[in-house]
Amino acid sequence: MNTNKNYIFRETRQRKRMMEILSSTKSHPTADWVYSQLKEDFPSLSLSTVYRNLRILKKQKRILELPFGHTFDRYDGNPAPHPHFACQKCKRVFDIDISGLENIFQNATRETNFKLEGFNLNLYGLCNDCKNDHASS
Amino acid sequence: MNTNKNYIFRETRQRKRMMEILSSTKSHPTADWVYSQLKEDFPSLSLSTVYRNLRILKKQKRILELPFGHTFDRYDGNPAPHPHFACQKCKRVFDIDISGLENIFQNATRETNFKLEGFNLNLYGLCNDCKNDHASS
DNA sequence: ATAGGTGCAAATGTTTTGCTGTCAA
DNA sequence: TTGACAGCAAAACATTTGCACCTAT
Repeated sequence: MNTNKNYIFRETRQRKRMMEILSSTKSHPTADWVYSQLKEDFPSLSLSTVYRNLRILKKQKRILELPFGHTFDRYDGNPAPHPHFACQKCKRVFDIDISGLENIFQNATRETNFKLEGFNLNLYGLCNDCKNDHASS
Repeated sequence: MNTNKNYIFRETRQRKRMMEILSSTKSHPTADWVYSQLKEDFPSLSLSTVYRNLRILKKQKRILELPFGHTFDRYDGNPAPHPHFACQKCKRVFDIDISGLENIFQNATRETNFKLEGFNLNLYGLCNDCKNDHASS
């Protein structure tokens, strides 16, 4: 991918459909899942096309990449940084709302003198569905 | 690695030295860096031994794994969860202190009903040294 | 027409696994 | 003595790259 600022992105059929898929789900899909979805419309689709476009959409700030290092990156149709909760049992990832987070960050940056450009905050544990379910595992 | 709870860990020379290395640095090293350090004492050391022991030390809760998905996992000799700041320029990772974070998490778990077991919070931006340095890059 | 994009195959970089011999308890 | 562990090589896994052809603009 070109890193030139004046690079002109094209809206190919694949990329257009891909953005639709990403926007229409809250499931924080993996690259592989996006691939399998997109493959339905483009049978000859290549995985590298998916990765290439994920990077481009991220660069365009149309999507957000969530680094969950333990497994692999996941992507979010919503480009605004926000905290997530990952259930360790069912593996789902939820958007959560933590009020007052901005103030806390402001305090932190004031104390450290760092220039804060973003964050990623991932909580983990057991979700509502799983925390009372002692049946499996 | 055995997942049996009654698994008896041995304190091999390699693992002992590795824990010393991890405890005595604040640099949030990569697996590869640990390998290169440990290799000085064990010339025939294998990378898989490092990974195996990182996983074991993590399982023993003697170290903490920091998932920085964009690059690769990093490890910390301090097992208590705490926020980090990653400088996008010099690539260093700092421990930071954000007061009031616990309260915020308590609010979040009360609202969501999730069972919170941990978190990882990584801020990123420019550190003190880099934010005023427009010379390079 | 041109330059960005696609599909394919091969490469990359990190982490894991199978196996055989070894050493800590 | 015995079973957890070391070292080695190969595999696994997500992701990236080189290249020739294709297509959006």
